[in-house]
Amino acid sequence: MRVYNTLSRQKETLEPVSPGKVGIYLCGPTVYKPSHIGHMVGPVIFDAVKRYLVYSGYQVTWVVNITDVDDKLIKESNARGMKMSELAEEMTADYKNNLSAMGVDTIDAFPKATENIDEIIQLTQTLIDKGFAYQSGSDVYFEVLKDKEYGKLSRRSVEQMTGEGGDMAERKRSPADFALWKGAKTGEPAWKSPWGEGRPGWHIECSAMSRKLLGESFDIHGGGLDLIFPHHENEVAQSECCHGKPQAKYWMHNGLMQASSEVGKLGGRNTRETAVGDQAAQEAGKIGKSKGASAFSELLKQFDGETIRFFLLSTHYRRPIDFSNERIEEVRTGLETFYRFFKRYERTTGEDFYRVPVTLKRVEGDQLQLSGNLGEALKGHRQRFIEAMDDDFNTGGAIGDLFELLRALNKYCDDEKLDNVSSLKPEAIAALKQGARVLRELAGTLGLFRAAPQASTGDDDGLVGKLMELMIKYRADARKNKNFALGDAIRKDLAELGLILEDRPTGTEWSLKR
RNA sequence: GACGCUGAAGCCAAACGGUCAGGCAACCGCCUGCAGAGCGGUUCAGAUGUGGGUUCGACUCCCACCGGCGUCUCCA
Repeated sequence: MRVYNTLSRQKETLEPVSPGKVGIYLCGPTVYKPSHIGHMVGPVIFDAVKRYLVYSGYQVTWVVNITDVDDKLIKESNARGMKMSELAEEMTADYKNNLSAMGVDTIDAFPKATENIDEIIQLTQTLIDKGFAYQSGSDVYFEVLKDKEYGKLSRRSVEQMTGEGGDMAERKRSPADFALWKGAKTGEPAWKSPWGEGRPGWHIECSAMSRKLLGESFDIHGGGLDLIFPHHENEVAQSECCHGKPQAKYWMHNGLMQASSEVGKLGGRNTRETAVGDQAAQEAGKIGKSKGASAFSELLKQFDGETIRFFLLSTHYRRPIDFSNERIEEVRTGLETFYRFFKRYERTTGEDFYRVPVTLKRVEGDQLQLSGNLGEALKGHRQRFIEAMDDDFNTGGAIGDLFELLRALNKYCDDEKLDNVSSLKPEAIAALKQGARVLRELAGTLGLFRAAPQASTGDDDGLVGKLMELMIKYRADARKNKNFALGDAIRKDLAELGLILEDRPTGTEWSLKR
């Protein structure tokens, strides 16, 4: 299995610090505003990473921190006239709700900065004792020049960092130094420390909490590309100066979500046309920079979590993703082909696709007996899927393979005419079931197709369903009498209400247009 | 300026130096009373911005140039 390591800028073979176990630390949100789609990218990717590693036989511990003390939290909670802790609580709940809507439920711990102040103080003190940090007034700064390796992650030299040092420049020995501990001004949330009342700096909590939960050296550290500098650079400096050993073996950074200039993407307009006076193009850029990032909970009203997950995983994690509703809708169209197959599967086998047993371990899947034409095809698809995932978690390539697998299964149903005479073909049904099993095994590693998406039929208590049964019955009578005009009219009128009828050999099915 | 990313069909997009996955869209065919779905095919590649180089062989590696973009102490 190979992983791209930001540290070496290369793919490397995954060799955990302790064999068979993988510790993952992903930088989570600063909880001062509702999360936007950008906050979901990392969790979704690492959810798939964890599932795949577990599938591959590793014992995985995945930690996502919650930064609940910070200048932005202080500012926002003041603006809203509430306590910082209340704001943090509200936004943490929002974040976790969004995660669960996305099916991200493999995170083992959500440590909070404010619950680890002792560890933070201890780590800061050690850095002072070792001469890497100094007190200045009631602040403590990390002295960048003392760390020979500083800049190794972002590949910058200290000399290049010609910043002015921010508001606190005059208290620092060098403008590049950064705060480990900030003395409190009156009215700010504060904790007691050897340097007076204050609060942690931005980066120190990750050093403290990753050590506490995963150890001084762990395997994978993740986050958005935008965190490489300064956050991760500073974090790795603190941790490694403190412990004298590597903090994380592999640094994985995901590409950022970008707001797409939608007009420019539609209808093949030429670039000149879109460049002139196109506001959408002007606003294109990273989501969440400041404006334009609408709350993720709003997006969830338009698309269900699995659709967004599928969208996020359908491209490689290191590549930036253009976000637009059109793009998600396009992806959803493809996703629905899977859902249609699941219904077809139920019609032909009489079994719920979502109850097909999931093969949880790769080694078990390897032992599945697959024979016959379909079996051979399944083997091939399974192998290509695994190859893609083994190569730096290439979920985009893996999903491509899932589509091919899907087509093979549909074709098998067609060729064997399973829609009509499935009961007469037990061997073919058995083969199809194996196919479903492989599909579930593979998709499961991406966290896909674990449960049927919530049908948003509204609050009609099943009344629509009963009505539709009546409509279908009357329409069937009309068609039986060759009154196709009436039959077609019913179908057409229902379609205008967003109700789709599909005639099949086994009868007519209805569904809501999405 | 520094550190990076990127340029492939109408659009999105995967790819250890050797056969350019896959999806969306459109059209055609099979199937169907018709439609939808599914399947097959086409649009769909003078090989991937331009020009060089390395190589038996380059989307892939190197150089230059032309576009697009990100980060540089608020960021996932």
